[in-house]
Amino acid sequence: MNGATKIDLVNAETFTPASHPESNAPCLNCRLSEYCLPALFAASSQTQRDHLLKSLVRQQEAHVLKRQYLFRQNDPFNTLYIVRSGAVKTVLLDSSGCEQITGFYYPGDLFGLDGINTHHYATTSMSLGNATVCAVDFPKLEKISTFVPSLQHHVFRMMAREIERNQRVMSILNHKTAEQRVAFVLLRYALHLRRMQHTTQEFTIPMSRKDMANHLGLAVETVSRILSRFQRLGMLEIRGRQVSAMNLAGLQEHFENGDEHSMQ
Amino acid sequence: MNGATKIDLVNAETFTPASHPESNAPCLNCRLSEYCLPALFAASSQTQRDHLLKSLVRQQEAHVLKRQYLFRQNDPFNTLYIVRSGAVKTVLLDSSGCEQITGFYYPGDLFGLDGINTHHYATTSMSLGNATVCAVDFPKLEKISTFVPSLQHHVFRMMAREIERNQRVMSILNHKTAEQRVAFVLLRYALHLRRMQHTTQEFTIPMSRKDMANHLGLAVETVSRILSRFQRLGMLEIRGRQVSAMNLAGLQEHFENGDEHSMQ
DNA sequence: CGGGCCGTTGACGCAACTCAATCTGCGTGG
DNA sequence: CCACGCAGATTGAGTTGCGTCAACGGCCCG
Repeated sequence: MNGATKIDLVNAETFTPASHPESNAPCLNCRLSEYCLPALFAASSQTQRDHLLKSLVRQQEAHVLKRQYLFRQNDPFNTLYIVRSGAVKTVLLDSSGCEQITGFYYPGDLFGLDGINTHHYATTSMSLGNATVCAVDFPKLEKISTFVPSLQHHVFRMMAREIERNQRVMSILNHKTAEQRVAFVLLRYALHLRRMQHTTQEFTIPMSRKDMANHLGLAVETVSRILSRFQRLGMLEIRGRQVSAMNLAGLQEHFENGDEHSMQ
Repeated sequence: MNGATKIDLVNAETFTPASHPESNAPCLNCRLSEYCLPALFAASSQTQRDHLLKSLVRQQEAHVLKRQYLFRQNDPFNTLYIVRSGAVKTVLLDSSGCEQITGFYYPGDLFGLDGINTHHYATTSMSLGNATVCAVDFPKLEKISTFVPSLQHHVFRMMAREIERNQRVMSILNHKTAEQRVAFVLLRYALHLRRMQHTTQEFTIPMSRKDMANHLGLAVETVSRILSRFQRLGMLEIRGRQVSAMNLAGLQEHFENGDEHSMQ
């Protein structure tokens, strides 16, 4: 397998709008930059863009309460969602009654794509705490995509991004230790905050220990112990969901190499 | 999480062409039924369909030798592949040099989708033994998709299928025992054979123990031990890669419930 | 015939799970 | 306002599933 370029598993939120430079403009509504749908239409005229957007976006901003369902597994699918604020989890329930959190979605992230194939959602989505989302009418998105090729391309890319993301998670679950997994979730969230121009020195993680554990395939106790250990090592301060003084570089190093030494 | 319909993790190769009944016709070239790209054009006229196909498919049938690369991680992306015969694996290489097999692809399966986002493949793909594939020109596929809506929809669905598949694997890696994981790979392959109208009473698995172990996040020895155990339990006969007398229902039961009792 | 790869089997150790006890914070109702 | 209950989080003790290490057999190929 020599010759292939290696990939950075956490820091690989690769969305380089190189081939569509015009879509790089940050969205005026939500400053979610490239991720947000509206930004896509920079190429079209302003009025055409506004018209398309209006028909595409069901609710420009919908508030979702704490721990509220957006859709449930097997509900008929016809809308995609973009997180505006807060965070959302998607959960897969299998035939033996076992639940698996397949992903956490943060502002700018698109979710609900898993419903496209069967026309029914493959997962249940639930907000973690309060959140706001915007809802995109998928049938219309498909229709408009046929005459706005850059939009079609964008949707393809968003889906491929989701595939890449899941592949990375798969790799982490298979080959990384519990410590590295926990570091992964923390890092992904912190890096997300940084991309969104927020401070990473003081923040609140949106998910419970239980959710984190479930997503990472660990026991709650293990997550708790590891967070305490990180604290003892001076990687961060954490009280409940309040994180401060996080050593990003240190954690990243730890994620990569598992820190063979000095982890007792 | 009550109210959601549970999903069968192995047997969920859901591709119901309900909304596009015309695309249900089996492909005349390869009898891969709904999965194959050509079948898609059933709606168009025969001549138009042939014309489109000709420009879309780079090689109607390309032979790939044993253990040969189709593309490598970070190669520039411009073609998708469909397996015609044999099998293919895709491998993700991360920054710490760790390899993860992200999927096995069997006849009719589409792979290479992970390159769409960055315009570079996110994984390396390699044939397991000899195989034949057909290569689809993605830029042309995108172009044609804009004026053949059913094709656009098909591509969306294929991508969503990949997302669903990865979510299921994620769930299995997190919550299933080593035995259930091995059962999963065996079942997925056997069910694939059945869909393709082959016998499931006598067949050869395409991957080595090492590949299976890597994909499932297990040690080779564990896979070996579990296969021996399955044999002792009369679930199947296996010598090398030759499988016979496999008890599909039994394995499925075992996959679901881990068979609390009688597994020593 | 010898070296390499693949697969199998056994002995042993450890990372992470399970069980159980305790603590904290928070909402609810008396 | 405090008491209570409950869910979330922490910590310790004991257990275990699976990884690691090591030895060995079969098979292919040079």
